[in-house]
Amino acid sequence: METTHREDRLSTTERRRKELLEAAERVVLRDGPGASMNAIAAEAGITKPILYRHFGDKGGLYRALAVRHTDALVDALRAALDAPTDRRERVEAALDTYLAAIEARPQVYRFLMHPAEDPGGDRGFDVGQHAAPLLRRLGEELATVVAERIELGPEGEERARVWGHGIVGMMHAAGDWWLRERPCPRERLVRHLADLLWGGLATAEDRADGPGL
Amino acid sequence: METTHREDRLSTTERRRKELLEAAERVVLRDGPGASMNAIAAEAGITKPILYRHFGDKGGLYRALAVRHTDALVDALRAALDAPTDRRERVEAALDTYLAAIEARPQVYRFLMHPAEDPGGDRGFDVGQHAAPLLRRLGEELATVVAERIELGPEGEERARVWGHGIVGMMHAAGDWWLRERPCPRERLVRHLADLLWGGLATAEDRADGPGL
DNA sequence: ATCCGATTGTTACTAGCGGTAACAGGAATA
DNA sequence: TATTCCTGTTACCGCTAGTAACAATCGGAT
Repeated sequence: METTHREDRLSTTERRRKELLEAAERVVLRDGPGASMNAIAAEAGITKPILYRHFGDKGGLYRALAVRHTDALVDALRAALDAPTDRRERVEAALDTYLAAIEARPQVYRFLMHPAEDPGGDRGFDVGQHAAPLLRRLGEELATVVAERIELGPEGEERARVWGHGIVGMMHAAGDWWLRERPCPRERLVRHLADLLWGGLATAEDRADGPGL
Repeated sequence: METTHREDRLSTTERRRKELLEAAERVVLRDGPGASMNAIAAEAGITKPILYRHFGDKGGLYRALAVRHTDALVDALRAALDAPTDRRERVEAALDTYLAAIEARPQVYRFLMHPAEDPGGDRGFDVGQHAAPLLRRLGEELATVVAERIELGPEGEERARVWGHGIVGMMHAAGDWWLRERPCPRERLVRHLADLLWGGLATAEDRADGPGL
């Protein structure tokens, strides 16, 4: 039958696709971001054109690889933000979730965060929501959560989006720095960041011995 | 005399270096990040090997180009943070300074922020403080300012660095998003970010119509 | 005047990248 | 059996960063 035939074919190509993605992930894990298409093809035991038939271009492979982890991370973050505890605890849980993820797989995280933008710049980029790099997607997700749950008055939508992207950027930059320097355990980083979000900068005292003000 | 001879030589090579940097800046302005060494050499009216004699590799040219703008931006930020006003106003002034800078020259800013990391990864990177990408340098600078001026109790050093990198990341991510979408005038973005730092997330009310909590 | 050394510049090349065209074999369908 | 589709290959293109080797030029020392 045509239907059965088609389904079989689809399933096999999808299985192949999954195998290729797993090979790609292994290479990225080993070589970090900037892993070459040649290396990925070799790891999968095939040659380049097959990769291009499956994913179009390197960006396509990147996107396919990205959605997997991004989806998982976004789910985990949403779960943390849905817990039935007070807001501070939920924020700390979300921060910890993110930091634990990047701590567990720094290579993958670097690959996702610094996707080495295309030199041409005139690419199609037809893929919709998922094409956006992880940071922007996280920012938008957090913005919707904030907008859904918190009353922000007039300009609330706008404020929620600024805050969403701002908080994600804070999380990212602090996590990036922390991963490189490892100056303290994760829980303390989480507490410092939550303190910052809780207005620590506004309420702290001036230093007596410091300059001017 | 030897001395005069040497000084002359230094001054001429330094003048050349400056010319080359200006040509590079023109190309980056025109072509965005990922401008090729060939294009830069052509713009300067010379060929590649000269560029490499002056700057070692592309990273060296990037660094040389980066310190100029970074120094200027850091100076402007320090000036904003040194104003004799209250803390909130100084923070808003700093945010506005940064956002005005990236608004005025988005191409340069993109080049500085997303330096297209070297594929090899095993480079020397002997250059010290200035080699660090702009974001990390800004984070460290802000950390020292915070540590100097604000009393943060025990773990104060650590907390200052976390906050420095976190705030810079927030500024960067929000600015990046804002540059792309332009959802509001700059002053409103500044206010939203300052509100976030002033504990807006902690003090806002839950939404009545929102889910659970 | 002449030679020397350092500096500026060139051409021509390597190795590797992303990406593609053209072709070779195998399995199902008519 | 002949057709068609899919999988896989080799061999290439144009581009990049980076380098080796050679030519020209200019200032100073003999």
